[in-house]
Amino acid sequence: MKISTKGRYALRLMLDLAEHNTGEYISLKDISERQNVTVKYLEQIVTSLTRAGFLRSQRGNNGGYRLARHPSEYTIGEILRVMEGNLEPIACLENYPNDCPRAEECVTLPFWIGLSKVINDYVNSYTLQTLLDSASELAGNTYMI
Amino acid sequence: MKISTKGRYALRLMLDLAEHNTGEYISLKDISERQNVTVKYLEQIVTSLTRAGFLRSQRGNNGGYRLARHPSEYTIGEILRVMEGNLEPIACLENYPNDCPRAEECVTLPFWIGLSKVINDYVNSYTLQTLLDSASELAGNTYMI
DNA sequence: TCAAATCTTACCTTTTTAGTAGGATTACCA
DNA sequence: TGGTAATCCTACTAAAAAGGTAAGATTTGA
Repeated sequence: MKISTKGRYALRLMLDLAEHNTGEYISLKDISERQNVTVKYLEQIVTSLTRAGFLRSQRGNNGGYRLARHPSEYTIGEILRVMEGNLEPIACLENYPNDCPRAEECVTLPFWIGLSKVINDYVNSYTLQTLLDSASELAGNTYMI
Repeated sequence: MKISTKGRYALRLMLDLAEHNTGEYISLKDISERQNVTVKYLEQIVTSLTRAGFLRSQRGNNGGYRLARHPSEYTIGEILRVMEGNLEPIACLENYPNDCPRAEECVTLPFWIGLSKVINDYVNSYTLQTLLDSASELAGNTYMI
């Protein structure tokens, strides 16, 4: 019942890009240094995010990545689902409703459906912007003397 | 982000024992036939549940297992946590608060703590009895003509 | 044309998952 | 008192997933 490192790092990468969301392309080298994750591993992660249409990339010298949309237009749920495939707590729910013959009589199925709902509702209720805002509150920068 | 088969089967095993909660000891052979899980695999599962004090066992001929408490006194959360170790969505939270030096400044930590809370609150809000009751409603036995 | 970046494909090691196998021990019961 | 049906205990194993690493091709700005 764990989110993989790819999911966690993807979230940090997206937040990093959101923090530096100037329209410029940010290199993986920069992100790697700030987030302490190797460029090679980040490459795997951005491949998924770019294919999902979440990032724009620029090859060549001074290339890099930037967000395709505004930070408020990404839910944390969709970012995690790109990396994890889905956030269903059991395999039965991955392509529900499916052909399981026990579904009608399955006592535990409604319970698992409910668990899936609280998880997905929660992660869908946060956006990159939400987390950025709570971050600046955390740092208290706004009110520092 | 998946509950293992051990967690899922443990829940079905506990529900099976709750349905046949007459005070008699129920053999794994019976449970195996009803739940379609091998006796050998069930043995592994009951070992954990017995050591956790959730089951009483009786060895020898006509032996088996029964619940140690009333079905209303088991939350689904505690059953799953025995089998899974814990239900934390990321490793950082397994022994939180811990020594992570980034905790203070970690933007994502409060988000993960919130996710852990909705998951654990949900699974703690159901008991074996709750599921049994919804099962009999599902079957509609009470009101059948 | 060089350097710095992305892109692509392949590979590898470790851990976890999902079991299976064999036999020892216990206790009811005829 | 001996057979049988159950739990108990220790080990093993195959497959899949997790968590990366490696090498090099391609692109592009300066």
